[in-house]
Amino acid sequence: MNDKQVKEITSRNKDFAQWYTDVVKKADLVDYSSVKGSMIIRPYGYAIWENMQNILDKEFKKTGHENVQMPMFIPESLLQVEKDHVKGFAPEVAWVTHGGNNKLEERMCIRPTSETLFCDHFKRIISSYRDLPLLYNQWCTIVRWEKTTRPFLRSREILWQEGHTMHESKEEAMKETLKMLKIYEDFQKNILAIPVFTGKKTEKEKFAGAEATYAIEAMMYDGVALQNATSHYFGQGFSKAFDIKFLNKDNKLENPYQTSWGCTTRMIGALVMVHGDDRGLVLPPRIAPFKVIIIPIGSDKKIDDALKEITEDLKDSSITYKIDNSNKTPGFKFSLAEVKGYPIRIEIGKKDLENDCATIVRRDTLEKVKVPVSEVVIKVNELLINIQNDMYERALKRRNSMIYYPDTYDEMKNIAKNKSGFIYTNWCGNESCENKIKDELGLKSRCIPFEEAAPTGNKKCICCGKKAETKIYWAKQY
RNA sequence: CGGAAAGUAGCACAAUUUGGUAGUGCACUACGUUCGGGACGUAGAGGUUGCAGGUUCAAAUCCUGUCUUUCCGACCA
Repeated sequence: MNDKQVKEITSRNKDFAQWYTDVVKKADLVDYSSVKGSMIIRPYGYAIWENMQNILDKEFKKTGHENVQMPMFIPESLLQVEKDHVKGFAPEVAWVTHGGNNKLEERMCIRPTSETLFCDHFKRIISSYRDLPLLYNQWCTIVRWEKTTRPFLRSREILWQEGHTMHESKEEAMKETLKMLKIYEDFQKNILAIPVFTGKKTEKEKFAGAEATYAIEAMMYDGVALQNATSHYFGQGFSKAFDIKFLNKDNKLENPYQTSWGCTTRMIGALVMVHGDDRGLVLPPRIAPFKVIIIPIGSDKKIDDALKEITEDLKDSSITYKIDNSNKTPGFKFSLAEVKGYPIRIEIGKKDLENDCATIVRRDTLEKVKVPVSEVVIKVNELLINIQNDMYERALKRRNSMIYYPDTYDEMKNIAKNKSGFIYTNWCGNESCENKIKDELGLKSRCIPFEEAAPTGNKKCICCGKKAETKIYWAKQY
């Protein structure tokens, strides 16, 4: 391997944080702005987000949701209606205090999330069980005044999607909460090729104002956890606080049951950190803005003809592609294609064309094959499927190899100190143990998985030794 | 928000120690030759040294403040 190829990207194993920063910049996903924590998502990065949007939005619509657009300002009094909610978010909201030169009567925050706005609206439009369920979603930006910021992983201005729904029964709302979580889970696995754990958050980690929070937990290449999506069950907490009522089938006034769920451009960060390598980004075919990059080597009629034939075939198969026609040398173009993570590269040059062939290279393994020009698209279609599957399998294997199952606290301590990854243990369910593990080991609870959550082995809490209630994942997090 | 480091052309850096009016490589533009793993020639363009004050005859250089970035902690999607 030639060292020149990676001269601008720090090695992943040498300095993972720096590697991440290098990749998001060099792959043209993002640029910094002059405001801390407000990043510029460049066309290539935004195209990934657009694909995410398109795929998820279809799923949301399929399950009956409608898109709306709410205001971005929340009057202070509105934010304060639900006590736990304001307590959770007040420390990190941005305030607008002036309109032009005049001080506002009441300051307003820029939405850190829109529960309060939706509730304020729902109160006015819900009066009967016939108005339910109300299934809304919005794509928007929110602001949370984070202290430390990193592109995609933690910014102050966050591009996301937030679903807000109202239901006439607890069962229906809970079903909705889990249904949306499942959509996120499937999306991560099938589209992003990211293996995830889904489960319930602890009381300590749940959303401010929620009765229960469920999350999608992914492991990055370095073993650190990233929460990739959440779905909350609110019960009647907000609807009571906001006095939202509907007349049920028995002609009785009742507060509706509520959910909210969301995911952000952080998922782009996850893509980078799960699949990327020392050469740059590696995108799973199903989310890549361009599935194929074509690199003509030299130019003559034969090359042009082959190029034309291949691009026509790609179009017929609806495979997105890009042609690198710049006057760079082939080596330069190969490296650039690798930094940008196009799943497949097609090289068209005279050497291969003597045998009527083109060279196809997969980004994930860098394997090269020569195939006849007329069969290029058949091969591409086959490879796209293989790449998608292989990327998931590789990520799954790596993740599973970084999960530890200690029986004693000392063992856990040792793992936390020397290894990175997830730690799966019995837990008593008490916040005191959760706090102790956080303080002493630097690990936070990730989630209580839906499956296999019953305590195993001695059935005692890893931390206090008392009777365990459940199994739980612990990890360092981004 | 604490601790450390950095900001000079799009990028990487030099000139800062010892104040004297900004340079190199890559990238960029035009033309030509090239093209299978980061090409070459010729010509050219690009800077009030992050910003704001201060010291000085003179500031990229010294001082103060501020903003931004990176890394490490604490806090959080």
